[in-house]
Amino acid sequence: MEIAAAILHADLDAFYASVEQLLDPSLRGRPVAVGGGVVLAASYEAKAFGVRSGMPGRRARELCPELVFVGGHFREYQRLGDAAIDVLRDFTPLVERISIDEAFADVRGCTHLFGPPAEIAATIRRRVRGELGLAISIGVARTKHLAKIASQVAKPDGLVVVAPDAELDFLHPLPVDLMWGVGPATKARLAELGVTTIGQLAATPGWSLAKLLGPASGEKLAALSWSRDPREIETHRRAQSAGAQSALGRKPAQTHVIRPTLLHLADRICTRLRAKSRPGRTVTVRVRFADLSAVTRSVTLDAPISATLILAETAEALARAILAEHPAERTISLLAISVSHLEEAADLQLELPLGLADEARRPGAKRGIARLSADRAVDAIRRRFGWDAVGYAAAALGPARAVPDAFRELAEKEL
DNA sequence: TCTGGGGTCCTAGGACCC
DNA sequence: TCTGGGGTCCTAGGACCC
Repeated sequence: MEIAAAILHADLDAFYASVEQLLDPSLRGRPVAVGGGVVLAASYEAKAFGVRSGMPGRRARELCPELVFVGGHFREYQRLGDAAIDVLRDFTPLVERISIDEAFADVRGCTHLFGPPAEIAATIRRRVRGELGLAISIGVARTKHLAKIASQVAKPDGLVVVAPDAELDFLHPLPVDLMWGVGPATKARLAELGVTTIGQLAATPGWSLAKLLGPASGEKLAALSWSRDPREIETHRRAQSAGAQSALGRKPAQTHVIRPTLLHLADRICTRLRAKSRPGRTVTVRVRFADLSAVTRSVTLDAPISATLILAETAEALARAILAEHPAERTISLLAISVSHLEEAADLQLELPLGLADEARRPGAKRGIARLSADRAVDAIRRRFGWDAVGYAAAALGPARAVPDAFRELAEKEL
């Protein structure tokens, strides 16, 4: 039996910027960037000038003097992104959401209701355009990898269907960096072997790729280049970690900078962990210095934590250890905390009790119950009166946090 | 030009156990 | 005492994705 091309990859075009052009018709056809100090998203008109997300606003204005900066309607992004994904869900429950503006769908089981996959894709595009006013590109193929590449080829505002008997003809002429997992570094290493297309990659011996990229990565890449992709749609993926970071510009590596910053990051992370009852055992801290080089240090605790002050103290100890090992570095440009090894807490108080003599691995754990209770009180007040009603003085961080919290939340994965 | 913030996965070495 | 092998966990770093 023929295996159908029935995996869809749907991707909203230049999503944030397109929403801004939807909300304000005077922006249509003009180069638009969401953000200010840093570009969070750019319209196609802006991308044509070389404007990219993550770019400093000053640089973007140099490249494109006409560029219009808008602050961003983050609630609208969430609403419209959800609405677009819901259109997919009208056809099948087998939807795997990748981010706010992108999802896979498996329509194998619903063609008897809605017609062939290509027709379903066309209907989805028409509905998203008609009901939401947004362009969404879709790739249709037998595998996730191929569907994803097809949607990239389809952009902007297009539909590309890859028939099962035409997969390699479609795939092999394309540049390697269109493949999932091939970024700038891998692209450069492959270029040293003379490999620039997916077809050339497919023709490269497996041992050669394994030597270049490691056994697992080499094997995966080889399989994908021959369109062997075993991945199924996963409708409910849970997060493996939760983190937060803050770029600081250039700040002295001193307690009055480090402590309030780490406390704020810990507050953001632990609020999420407690809300979903997912405490974590491993704490990783990253310190980036003025030259943008970065060092990480982590510790795995005997029991999972979700109390803000315990995370903050653990993180501070790790940050101090990093700085002690790099005494020449007096200036830092970023601090980050990540919590992994997330567990499913039935509910409360896994912060306790402290084992016999392992205080060193459980900094502050003796005060765990009291702290978790205080946190839960703060959580409750915030639920009623808002985030800023109570908590650990974020004002101490100073005025200019580069990225609004509303924007950060859009990127948070469901715990 | 001196680059934001949320994540995932892989690698390699060492510790430790059987 | 010396030797080999497999498995798991931890840590640090890196590449990649949106």
